[in-house]
Amino acid sequence: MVKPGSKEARDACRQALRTDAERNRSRVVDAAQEVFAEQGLTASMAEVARRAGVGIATLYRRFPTREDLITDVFADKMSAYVDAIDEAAADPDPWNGFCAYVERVCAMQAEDRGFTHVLTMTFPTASEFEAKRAEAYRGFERLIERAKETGRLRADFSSQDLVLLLMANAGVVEATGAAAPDAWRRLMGYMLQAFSAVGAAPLPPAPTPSAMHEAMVGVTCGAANGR
Amino acid sequence: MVKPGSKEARDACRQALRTDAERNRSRVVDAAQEVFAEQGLTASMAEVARRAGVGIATLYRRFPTREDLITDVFADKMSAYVDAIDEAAADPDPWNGFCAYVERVCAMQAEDRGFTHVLTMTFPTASEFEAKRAEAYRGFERLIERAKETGRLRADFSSQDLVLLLMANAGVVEATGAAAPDAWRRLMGYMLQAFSAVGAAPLPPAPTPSAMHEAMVGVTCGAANGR
DNA sequence: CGATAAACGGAGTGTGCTTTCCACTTCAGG
DNA sequence: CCTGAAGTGGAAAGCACACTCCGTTTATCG
Repeated sequence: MVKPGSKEARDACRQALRTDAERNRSRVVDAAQEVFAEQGLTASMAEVARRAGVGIATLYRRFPTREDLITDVFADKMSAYVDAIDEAAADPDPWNGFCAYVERVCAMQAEDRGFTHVLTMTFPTASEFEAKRAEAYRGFERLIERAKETGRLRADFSSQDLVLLLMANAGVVEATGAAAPDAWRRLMGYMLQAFSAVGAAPLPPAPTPSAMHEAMVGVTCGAANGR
Repeated sequence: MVKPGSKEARDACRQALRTDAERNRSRVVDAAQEVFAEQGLTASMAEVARRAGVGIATLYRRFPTREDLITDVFADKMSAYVDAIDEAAADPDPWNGFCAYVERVCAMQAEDRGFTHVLTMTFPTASEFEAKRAEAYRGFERLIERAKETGRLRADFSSQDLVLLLMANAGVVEATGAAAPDAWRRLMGYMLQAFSAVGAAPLPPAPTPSAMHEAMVGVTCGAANGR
């Protein structure tokens, strides 16, 4: 059975496209990839079409909404986001693995202005896409568990804290841009030390999962930046 | 002598306004204050005029550029930002004072979506405004100095790290909004613990002051969000 | 009160974006 | 190679915004 929204369904769907249409489609995705990385998710659709060398209608025929385009463009990066969990879990030292994962994810944000915001938003209608996020989330909770068992990760660390860090890092990456391209490392360095059990003191409570989820839903797709 | 851009010069200038003009002017500033707090610095000028109950032309006559309006609206908050230094310096415990200052500033960001971004930008043409930023900056360096002397603040803390925190906090405040209005406290809690000398380990280098300045200049006024 | 400069508001212009529509073009199967 | 369904691109409609122009109103001062 081929469930709707699955990889196979998408491929089958693509196979039905004429070869020229398929070529244009991938040109659009490539162009959008570039444009989103440079300008963020609010880049104009016209700019994407222009860069892809196709008419604006071609873009809209394939991707009726901006969300459709975004979820297609970032499908691969979301997979990498999931895979990074396995790499981290393979590290014999759970604390090392945890740190490596956090660094990897922050680095992905720093590399791509669009992905930066994708990680702090949700796309409720893109089930395949959100499934990846959920999988990464579950994997991250396993990393947390392991790292806490060794006593290196503070006991009051919450999985919500990763989301918080992603949002904070988004702010740094956004504001520093090309002027200070490594500034995010400093933030991350501080945060990882704070996550360590060494010298841990009480903290303000973590936001609840549902509050953070609501926050991520609240960031609308058209205006990833703010507004 | 009355130097241009000084408080007296501004007042003298205002005195020259007709009373009805002066009233409209302050209505505009009040409305902009509200609108910027709610919607951020990219709110439309028309919306400000509408809320102020004045015509769009009246707004533009008084504030030819968005920057003029922003610097006027946030002049008071910038003064508060400067004054918070003195309060912090009055604390007999330098580390307490340092922490209180950081909390105060982060709280100001959380309260006002516009001010959030004002703190991570610069307005090169508004000398009076930038003078306040510079004064706060110098004061903060004194706080750092004192707190380092007691050994409670880590020796490798850089004044650039405050800017970094402001940018990170901007990201959190922006993303969480009303859904998790206290999330920023958790971030700040982590950061303050990381700033403590207790358990301090080496960090990635801090961004240079000039890089951070360039980053702050780079955030253009029209689009505080990104872009 | 009356003259006059200051101030006013809204209509108008220009831009850039999203999204739809449709006349023309191109691929693919027979 | 011919046909028609699939695909195309650009024009056009609709919208939101920044910013300007100008005929009308209003405060102020003699």
